[in-house]
Amino acid sequence: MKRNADNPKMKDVLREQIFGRALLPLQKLPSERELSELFSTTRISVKDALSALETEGLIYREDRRGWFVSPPRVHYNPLSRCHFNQMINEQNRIAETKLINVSTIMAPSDYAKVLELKELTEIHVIERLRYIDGRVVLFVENCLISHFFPAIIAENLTQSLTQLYQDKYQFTTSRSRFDVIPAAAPAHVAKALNISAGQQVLKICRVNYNQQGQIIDCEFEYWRPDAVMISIDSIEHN
Amino acid sequence: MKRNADNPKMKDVLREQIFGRALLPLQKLPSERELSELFSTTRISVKDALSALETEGLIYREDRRGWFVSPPRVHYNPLSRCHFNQMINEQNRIAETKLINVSTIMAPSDYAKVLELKELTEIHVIERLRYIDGRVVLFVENCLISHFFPAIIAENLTQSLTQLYQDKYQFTTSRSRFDVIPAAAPAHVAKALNISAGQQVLKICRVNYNQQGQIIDCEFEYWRPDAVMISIDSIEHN
DNA sequence: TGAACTCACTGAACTAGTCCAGAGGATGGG
DNA sequence: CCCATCCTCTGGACTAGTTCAGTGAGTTCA
Repeated sequence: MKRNADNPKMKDVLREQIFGRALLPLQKLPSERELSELFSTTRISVKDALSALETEGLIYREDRRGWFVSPPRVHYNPLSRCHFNQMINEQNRIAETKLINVSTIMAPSDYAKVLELKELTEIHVIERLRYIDGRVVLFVENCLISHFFPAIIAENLTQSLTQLYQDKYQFTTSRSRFDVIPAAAPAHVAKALNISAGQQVLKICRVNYNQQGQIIDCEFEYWRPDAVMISIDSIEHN
Repeated sequence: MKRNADNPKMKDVLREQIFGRALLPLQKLPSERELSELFSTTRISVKDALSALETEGLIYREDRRGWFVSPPRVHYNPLSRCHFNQMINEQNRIAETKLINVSTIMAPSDYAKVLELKELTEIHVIERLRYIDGRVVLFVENCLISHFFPAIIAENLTQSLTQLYQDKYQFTTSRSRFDVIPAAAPAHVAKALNISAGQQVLKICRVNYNQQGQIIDCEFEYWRPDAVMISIDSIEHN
């Protein structure tokens, strides 16, 4: 590895600066062009090095804005139907939620399949964006089977849905099922998360059951892959 | 997106061929050079397109051998301390395990921390490779606290360790704790998995407890990200 | 027969540029 | 004071090549 001599150095230097906190979370790195001059190499090599650090979860990019240092990952347990904001607060981080879109539609076949519905059943689709410490990290799509949730549209959908399920409909989740899949961001998700289409995300598909064992809703989560760590302890589910 | 006109086409064509089963799992794609001629573009663009499909989990690369179509993902539940081979067989796939290395060392500080040990405690480190349908998909490193497992080194370590724990030491796992982290492959893992260093993998760190609630071992798994899907159902843990 | 060697082919890593499109700050007119 | 417009900076996407190093099949030779 002779010709490599420069570039690993660049990766190593940046890595060191990040671990040594010379570069702080959320801080912007110099532009690709500047880096290529600093390390006297081409932009393509710089890009490769930055992508590698991105894969390690040390830095992230925002489309046409630049590269930034990733804050530490949050721990997330998809089994505990917990309140997002509370969970994040417990980790001494600041959470926000923005409602993007709410629509009521006939379940398309892929959703119908997940929810085990006959087609032509009405569902509410709620799209929300979640922020941690001011950074977009999560795009969530909730699909609620309409007849379980009359008049939910009128509610404040920025709060915890779990809370709403309990307070307004007396639903407690008796069972959750979920899949975690390393995937590529679909276009609309990429746009919302401020990443480029096709970039890697961690996709979580969850199906929730009420106390009668009926499926009441499902959820598709798309996480920035450097922002999260799935963390599960079997002792909690007894 | 004018100039993009060719390349998405290339991605789309390949995607279509894969979904349409014109290209079958494990089948080799044409070389990057051939593809760049076929689609009259440069190798860098071809590489970008292939990387994008790789992120989607549709294809994978083997270092200096070529690009191949990914077989379907297997479902994996890290909570059920199940036998790897059995789990894979239940999904109508063929599993193999190869022992790479066994060593007995003083726990280095990072391992000691995970295992909640004082330093200078002896551990066995067992490194194994797992194959599905003949393809390497998983690198596993098991760290056993030595004094719990006298003479385990002499056993056949290609079989299920869970089984061995039960049969030889009467350990049943009372509790498991694990983290799932999208990460970059460390060099030795990359080499074993036949991927290039720094490529993306799904890392799973698990800690196991015996029926007395003592930590007996931990495990570091590195999965090829296109090969697996974490799949958990809360109803199974009651 | 089998081990060592050769060599074409593969992706990996690189150089040196161009052009495009979105983000966002500065500017200036109403 | 507000809003539109411009202009600069960013990463994204590309062209057109070169060199390097591991893979693996085929060949040679003891």
